[in-house]
Amino acid sequence: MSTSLRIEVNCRLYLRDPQETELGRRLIAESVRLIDEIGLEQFTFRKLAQRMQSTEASLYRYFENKHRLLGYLVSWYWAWLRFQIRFHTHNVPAAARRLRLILEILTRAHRDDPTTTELDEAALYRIVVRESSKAYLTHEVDEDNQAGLFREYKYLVADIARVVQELSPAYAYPHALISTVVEAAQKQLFFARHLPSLTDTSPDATEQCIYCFLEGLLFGALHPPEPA
Amino acid sequence: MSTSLRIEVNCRLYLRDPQETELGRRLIAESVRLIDEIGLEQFTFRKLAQRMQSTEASLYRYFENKHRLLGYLVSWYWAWLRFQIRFHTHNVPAAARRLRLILEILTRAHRDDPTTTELDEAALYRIVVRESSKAYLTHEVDEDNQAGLFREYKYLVADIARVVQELSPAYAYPHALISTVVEAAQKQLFFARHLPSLTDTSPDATEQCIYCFLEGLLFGALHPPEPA
DNA sequence: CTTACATGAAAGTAATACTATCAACGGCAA
DNA sequence: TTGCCGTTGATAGTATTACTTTCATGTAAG
Repeated sequence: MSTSLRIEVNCRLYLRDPQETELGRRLIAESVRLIDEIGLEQFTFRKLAQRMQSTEASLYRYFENKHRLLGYLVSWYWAWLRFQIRFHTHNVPAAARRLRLILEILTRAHRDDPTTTELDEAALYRIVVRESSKAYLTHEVDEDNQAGLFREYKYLVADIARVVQELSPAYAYPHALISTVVEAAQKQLFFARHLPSLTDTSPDATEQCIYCFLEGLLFGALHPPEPA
Repeated sequence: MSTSLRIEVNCRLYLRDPQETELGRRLIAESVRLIDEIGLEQFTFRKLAQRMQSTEASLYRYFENKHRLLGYLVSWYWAWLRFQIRFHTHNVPAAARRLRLILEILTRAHRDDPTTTELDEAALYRIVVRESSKAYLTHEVDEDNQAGLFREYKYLVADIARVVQELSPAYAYPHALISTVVEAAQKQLFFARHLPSLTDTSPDATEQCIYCFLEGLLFGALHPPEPA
């Protein structure tokens, strides 16, 4: 039935793999919609259970708490994005061209994609934009990091940073540059929607504006003005 | 007694101005320390009251909830930073030089400063780094924005963007560039401390590395390579 | 057939996020 | 001095959150 590719995330994010059961898959699909609707702070397993016609206890068998569920969702997204990037750039020889393709994917990653179904991609992307940084901006970062909960994000940054290194081997900050660009892609979209004075996008071409802004940022950093 | 400058923030952030009473000032000072220690999620007014030898009810007379308190603290920080920037750049004619000074302030803003006392600046800066984006990454952004709760941040970005515009009037994304740089200054510091594979800083010169990275980013964007 | 296991149902606990009431104190005004 | 106001403290109370526990039931696999 489901021919969609299987995205794997760190198993320490869940107690039981939600991909393996019908209830688990519904949990994921419905939680994406509910978190998108009411926000992470208002989201509870009780509300999710009610909406799914299931029970709190059942859901707690999949995830320790909602924070881990968030970690799962965003990790899943990073892994999916990484797959998208590999897929769309695997036979592009020029690093500069590959980098531009990646930037395009980063800035319009919320469009629905036929390979993965059952999931509201647009809602998931809104969750990534609004909530993903809360996965690591906690007092427990170091333990969570030790447990490998952020590795999908690290892999993504490392993959893209490698393209930067190929293009500009002398550039000293490839990881910082890419983590900045990835975060900015989300933040600028959020600002465009909610705090427009923090950005400079035209309302009817937000994504293109963000793309152009980030392209200038990225390639500007890699080809600096001659030190006079 | 207190000769320190008075930082004003949007009065809708609080129910009663905490600067005006002894209890209010203790509230601020102690909450900075406690949030820094245990993180925003674990922080409650009950714990703060216990630590201050006061009561929950008294503290709720100053702030509606801990989210507003966070908003107050980070707004205070942005206002303070803006003052620092004005103070240190007010008689520097060259926009490029002013921009570099601002970048320096942004990347070492957590050093203690003699003009403001009573407050643990280093702890406040750690709070800004870890928690500030949670002030606006909520489901209620739009209402909070309507109420003007983010105006200090907007003012700061607008101020710096004006310098960018002076330096490069043709550049199309001054606000996006500055909001990106301001956020990156914090994020890269957080990454350096907790998720070092997302950055490229040497452990003994983190701030300098971040400064150099951001300088390249900022001026690279403003002086793009000639379109061949 | 029975066993293992996933789920549902129900209840319970500790903590959180508040709100309400009232008494005590201190300052100031008549 | 008396009387009032406003701030704080003390106590209690409520609804919700974030879980955990126990047990019954249905179902799928051996």
